[in-house]
Amino acid sequence: MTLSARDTRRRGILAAAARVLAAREAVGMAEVAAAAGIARGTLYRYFPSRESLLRALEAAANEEAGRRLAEANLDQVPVDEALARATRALVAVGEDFIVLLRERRPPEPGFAAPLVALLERGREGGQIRGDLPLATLVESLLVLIGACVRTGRAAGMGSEDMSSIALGLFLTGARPVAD
Amino acid sequence: MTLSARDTRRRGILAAAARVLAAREAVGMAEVAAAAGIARGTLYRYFPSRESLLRALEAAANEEAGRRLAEANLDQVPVDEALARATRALVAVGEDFIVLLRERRPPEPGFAAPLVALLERGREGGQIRGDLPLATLVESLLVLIGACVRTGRAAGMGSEDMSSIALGLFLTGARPVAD
Amino acid sequence: MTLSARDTRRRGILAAAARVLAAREAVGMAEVAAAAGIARGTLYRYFPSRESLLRALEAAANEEAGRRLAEANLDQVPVDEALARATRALVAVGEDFIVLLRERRPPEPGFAAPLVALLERGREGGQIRGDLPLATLVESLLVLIGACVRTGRAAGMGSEDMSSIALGLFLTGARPVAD
Amino acid sequence: MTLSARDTRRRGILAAAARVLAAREAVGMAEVAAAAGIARGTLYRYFPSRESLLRALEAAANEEAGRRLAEANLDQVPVDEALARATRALVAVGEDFIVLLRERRPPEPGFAAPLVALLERGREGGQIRGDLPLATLVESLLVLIGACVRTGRAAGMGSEDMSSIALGLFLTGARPVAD
DNA sequence: TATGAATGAGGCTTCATTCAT
DNA sequence: GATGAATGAAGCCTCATTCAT
Repeated sequence: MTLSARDTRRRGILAAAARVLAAREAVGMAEVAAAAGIARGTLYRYFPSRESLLRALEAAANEEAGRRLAEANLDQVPVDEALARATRALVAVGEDFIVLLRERRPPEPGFAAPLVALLERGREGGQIRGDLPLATLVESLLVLIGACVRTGRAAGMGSEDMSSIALGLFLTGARPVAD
Repeated sequence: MTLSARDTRRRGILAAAARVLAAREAVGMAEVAAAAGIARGTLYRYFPSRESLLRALEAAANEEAGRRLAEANLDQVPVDEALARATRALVAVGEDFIVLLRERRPPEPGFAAPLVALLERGREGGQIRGDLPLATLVESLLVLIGACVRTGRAAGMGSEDMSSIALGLFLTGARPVAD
Repeated sequence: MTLSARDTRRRGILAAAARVLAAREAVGMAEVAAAAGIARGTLYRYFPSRESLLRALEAAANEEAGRRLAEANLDQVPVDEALARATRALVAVGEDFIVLLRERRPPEPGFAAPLVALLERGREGGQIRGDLPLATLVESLLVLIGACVRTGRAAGMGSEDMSSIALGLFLTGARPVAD
Repeated sequence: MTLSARDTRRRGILAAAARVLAAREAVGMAEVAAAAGIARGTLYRYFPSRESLLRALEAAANEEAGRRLAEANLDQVPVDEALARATRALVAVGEDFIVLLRERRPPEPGFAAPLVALLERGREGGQIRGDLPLATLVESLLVLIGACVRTGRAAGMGSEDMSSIALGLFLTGARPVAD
């Protein structure tokens, strides 16, 4: 169950890739390699193509989010609590999530399906507006999380704050909370 | 006051460019030219570089939004009405806006400043939550509009609906409206 | 025997072309047209290709030099006098000659043959060194004329001076003249 | 003090580039790469732009000529001997010199300044005609060397012969040597 | 006929990928 | 296994040439 040195390095590369790709798009393999502190050729020993690097990034994000969502038993807790857990899970994925949001392309990344199911349940249960297309709701939650992570990170905010703000904006919007 | 044939074509090219660039990023000049029904060389007669094409797209979006926002006298109507007008203005910009949202780079496109001012006024007047960073609010409104335009367009929705949904999500979130 | 308006304009274009091509190489058809004060399309009405423009320039230079050389009866005067006449002829061609010198490519332009014959006659008659390759002699005379035209023109020198300097350098070199 | 493999190859590329550029102008990077026996992309590893290749060629020629001229102590030997040394230095630069002569552009390549100084000294000392513009003298020497290298090379001549012929033509011209 | 727009082949350059050390 | 060089496909751009007005 311990990680090999290779796996450790692989994770380091993915983290470096997420870091540079989150900041700017159009980042070449050379820059990814430089950010990871290795040579270009070595990068290809770990990820035989750019495509495979992006897929690994997606897989890592999915795995991370999936693990957290699975641990969270989304479908066994009330919708509001499940939404909070899902949001925290996606925020926790951090930079990988920012990259995924930009590089998204069909087929939809794995985190979409549980969200669709969850929001549908919310609509049926009356916790979520039923007059909006489901796709719009999902998309809105995702981009709000992205917006909060990006601006929150720039403001030195912590994960808990980002999650809470994102969920609050999604559920009740920017109106002041009636107390 | 009539448009020259050149201007007409120029607009057609910009529209075609917005269309393909909104759908996918990493679109080459060849594909833009093909989408506009012209040869690659011709595209360069109108926009001497890729950079200039993107800047023209930004300028067109800014002009369109700016014109509408100016007509709307944002700072002379109540915050809620002003937000509605601003949202409609950005939705009306349509595909150009989607492209801008993705290609955004410093300095911020021109539509940012009026929004910042408007939201700040909203915070001071108590119509907008004061406990969130202003940047997060602006970013949230922008990405929500983007999300509604993208998904709404795919669902065959009209501009008025998109605007109203985006504004509703931004202001009061995805909770069902208490009647 | 009068020139048509078309021929007049044709000559103007050639003169403009020689002017810009003498100053810099790598001049495009657009710049030639601009220098001639006409549109690009019009330039192609007179010279259907860049190649044909260059050939016309060569032909004009050849014609000009050839006419003068023919009038001069090179092979019926002493070698020294013939060399002087030939030099004056090439200098008189002026900017066209500079262009030809640069754009030269096989087959040799028409002014080469008479010069070869003349210098050969000079070698046989003892007026020209017999210990140098003929090609070197021809080339030297040509490039000396070019050098004198270029630098002389920059110094505001007249044709007679350029010719005399070029011929002097070719025949007796840069040593001070023993008086 | 030994050269790295990279430097060796770099020199090979420069030599190949000088070879093809000396023969014809308007040679593309593809042809340069082919002449050097490498792929186009590889050429760009060594010279990141066409401009940098030409500058490297100029630098190589300047370095070669400069080293030889410096070793020759031009200003510490009589003018005639100095001219002979300078001529041999430029001839030794060979094809690079031919290319420089054609691609010359401001600022003047480094070999111009020492020649100007040398010829000026010659004029003051009475070994060089004082009635010609200095620029004409410099230009004449340069183009004569170019002419002798081009035609001499085609005739299978050696460097010593080319140098001696060029210098003889420059100093005493094409008249037979009075013995 | 003169013009300016349209075209597309070709040049320069970058970058993902492969190879030899 | 790690490295840096080599490769070539593809992108951006220019320019000679053709076309429509």
